[in-house]
Amino acid sequence: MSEVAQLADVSPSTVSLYLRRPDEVSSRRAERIQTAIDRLGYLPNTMAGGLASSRSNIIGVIVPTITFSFFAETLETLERNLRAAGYQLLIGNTEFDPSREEELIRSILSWNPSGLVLTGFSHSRKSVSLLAKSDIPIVEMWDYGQEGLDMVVGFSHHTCGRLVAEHLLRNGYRHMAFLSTNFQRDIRARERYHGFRDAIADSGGSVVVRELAGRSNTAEAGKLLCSLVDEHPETQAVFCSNDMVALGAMFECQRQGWSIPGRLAVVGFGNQDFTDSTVPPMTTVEPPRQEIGDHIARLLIDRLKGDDTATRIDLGVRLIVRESG
Amino acid sequence: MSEVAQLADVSPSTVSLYLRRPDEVSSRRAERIQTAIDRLGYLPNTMAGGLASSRSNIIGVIVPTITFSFFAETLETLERNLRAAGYQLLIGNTEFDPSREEELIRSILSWNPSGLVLTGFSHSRKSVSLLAKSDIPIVEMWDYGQEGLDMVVGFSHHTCGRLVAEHLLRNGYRHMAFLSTNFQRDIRARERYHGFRDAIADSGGSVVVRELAGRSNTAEAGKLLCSLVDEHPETQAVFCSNDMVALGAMFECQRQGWSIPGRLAVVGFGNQDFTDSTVPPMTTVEPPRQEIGDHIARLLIDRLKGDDTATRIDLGVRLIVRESG
DNA sequence: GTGAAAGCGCTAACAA
DNA sequence: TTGTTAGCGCTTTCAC
Repeated sequence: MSEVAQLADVSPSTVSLYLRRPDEVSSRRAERIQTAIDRLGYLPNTMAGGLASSRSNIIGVIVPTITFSFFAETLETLERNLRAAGYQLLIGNTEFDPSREEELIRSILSWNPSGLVLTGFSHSRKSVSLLAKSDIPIVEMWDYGQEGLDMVVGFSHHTCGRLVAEHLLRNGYRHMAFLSTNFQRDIRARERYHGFRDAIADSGGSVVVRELAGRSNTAEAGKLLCSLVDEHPETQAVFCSNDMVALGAMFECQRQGWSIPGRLAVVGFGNQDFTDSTVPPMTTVEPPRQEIGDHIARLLIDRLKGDDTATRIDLGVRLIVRESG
Repeated sequence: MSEVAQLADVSPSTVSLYLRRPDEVSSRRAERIQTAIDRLGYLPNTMAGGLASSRSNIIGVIVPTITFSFFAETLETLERNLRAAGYQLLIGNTEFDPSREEELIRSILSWNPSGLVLTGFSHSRKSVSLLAKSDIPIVEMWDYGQEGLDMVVGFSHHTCGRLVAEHLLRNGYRHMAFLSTNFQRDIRARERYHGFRDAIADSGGSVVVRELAGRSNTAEAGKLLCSLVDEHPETQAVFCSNDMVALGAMFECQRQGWSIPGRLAVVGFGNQDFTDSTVPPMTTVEPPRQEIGDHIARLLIDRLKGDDTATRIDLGVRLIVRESG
């Protein structure tokens, strides 16, 4: 920067001012400075700036995984909105490991971020105290229904499970199953199951639950479905923890010659792109993937401007009724 | 840090040394320092450290999109490996917009990163000169066959296209189609098409190409396939730019009652999880999604340790022959 | 093995 | 509007 200043024959602080608030510099010098910047190919040093101002344009985001298209879409939307306001995303993924979250929080906090976005409400005690003393805006996303540390943007997975159950019950199904990937570690999949189970219990139906060993492995979903139907031939409908699992279930039905939804109704979660072209089209639940990103960006930007905005937003889900269930 | 020093009754520089090379501090003081750190809940300030040492533990990565599971998997693998070596990923996505890449390079470079990973070989002139003068290790990934700025880890998309064509030709198919999402903007999809087309031309077959308007929209792939077969009823095989498009094509065949591969062979790209359970199982190409991440991490770590390592790695692809083509 | 001192490249008062 | 000055919180010599 001092080189730029020298070449433009102004002081370094004028250059700094020009970079941050160009209209407060006289147009004559502004022009000279810009020329010098171009000539030297000057790139500002963000760390020096951040240190001096003890602020950074970083927003940390912690998600379980970026390979689930849900989260990837939220991240892309969030990034697009936040970038427009001059912020950078620092993304961490826990791979569903709670101890990783603490480590990530620590590492992100050491960057002096302007804000932090977490997935869900479940954090270690240490994480919470770390966050408490940092006093930056925190958003917990992709869930709703608990108190929250600061702001919350998401939806109730319990309600989502109930919604699906009620839909199936209304259509006369009584014996159901929940087919899940990551059931032990994914607290939100478990919540959906709980809502599903509770609604079914209320009306005297039955539910069994099965967990896939790996990630959302479509082939394994098929095998699991087979053994499930073998043990519980009364099963009439399956609610899957995501659309990929549901796709695996549908393919298995096709291979077994089980009609959908005649022999077995299949419901997914995610409303991924492909769900409208399966045969038959898949009934699924649409979570507000992008809306979550949009709302978080808005909340964060407002808060960082000083506004004290609403802190809890329930975006709900939409049940997309097609033909599979 | 000075607070920690005071509480531990040592100098700040000893604390700094302890944090960076703990074994060079006497165990008595080390213990006192650690106690003080815990008591105060001290978190180092990464920006101050980075400024003082004029290094950072950041590795920038620029991908077209993180919502394609290919790239997401490479990112996760890369992150896992690099984290173990003490590096942080700063991820940017261009959304296939070349001008965004330049902007991202600028913004990442201003963080003084230790290295930078780009997708493909196509960069603006400005980007190249920006990178040239930064003298950090650069990796271009997910492609192979051109000179490259520094290191290259990927595979040849042209060869990939040839591979699929040769497989289909060997099985007696003559009239083919290429069904692509993002054909205009995704230079690598286009390269696969070129390889495909060249091999077919060599043996006197025919190819038509069709582009989906949106992202990899499965439903649209179905419609496009229909109009394609309508215009070119001689078409016997379709190579799709990714597995999702291929899935859409397969569903459309099912709806139309076209047998796969009898009436139409379908080949995907990606070997995504679901491809082994489609009906019939999908023939596809497996790109080295995770291997790319592994190799880049190793190259980068070696280079940053001072080793001057091999600079171009062709990981190739595997043709996964199943029943759809 | 430890500490004092200098400075990384900026920003933010403040004075001019 | 512009320049001067004093740090931001660390790391890195270099003496001790």
